Amino acid sequence: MICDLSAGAHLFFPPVPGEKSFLCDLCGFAGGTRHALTKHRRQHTGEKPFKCQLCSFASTTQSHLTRHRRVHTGEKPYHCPWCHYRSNCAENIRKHILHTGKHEGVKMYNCPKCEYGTNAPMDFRNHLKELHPDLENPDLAYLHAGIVSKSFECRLKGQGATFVKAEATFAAEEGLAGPGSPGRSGGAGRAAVHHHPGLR
DNA sequence: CAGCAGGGGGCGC
DNA sequence: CGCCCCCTGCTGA
Ligand SMILES: [Zn+2]
Ligand SMILES: [Zn+2]
Ligand SMILES: [Zn+2]
Ligand SMILES: [Zn+2]
Repeated sequence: MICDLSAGAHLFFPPVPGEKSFLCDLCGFAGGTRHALTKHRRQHTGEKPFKCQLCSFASTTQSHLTRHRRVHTGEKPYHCPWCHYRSNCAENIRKHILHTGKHEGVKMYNCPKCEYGTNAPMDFRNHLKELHPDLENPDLAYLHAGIVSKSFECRLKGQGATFVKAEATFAAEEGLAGPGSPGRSGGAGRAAVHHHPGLR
């Protein structure tokens, strides 16, 4: 729908690095790499090679199948660092920390140039674009909150903070008490904890 | 809110 | 290319 590339010109990709030159001729999807386009093409072909043995679920990637299988096994390898909430997939932990108000003191997206902190990725991206136009890579900076928390250990990427199971004192409290660790705030990875994260 | 699935992207082999 | 991570939408209690 973008342009009429069906004439055959799309067969020859111009050597433009940095541009999303891999276009899907069916829906106009622009992928940055050929691998992304290959995975995207699977959606149009309906190719779902990974099937669940216990139900009729089928997925295009094994990662999603592995995630789905936990709903049958009941395995909950992910857990919230600040409460006893556990889940079978990391996305629930993400929602639990980011979108809910249960741990209001926790801000997963913290601006490296000011004291702004939020839990909404879009708000953080808008903050970088509007209030810090000098930053030229807000599209990349707003990504990667680093929520993935495995069963025993929960690491917050980009931050030195490491959360261990049944750990009473969090390393992130250092970010509150002693913010003298500017560190490499190259993104949104570091979490800031204000007030009491677990007590509300 | 919690649970679950869909889809894009990055990285290392 | 396989694997993992990240963000989002939908649904039901
Ligand atoms: Zn397409
Ligand atoms: Zn199943
Ligand atoms: Zn929690
Ligand atoms: Zn800022």
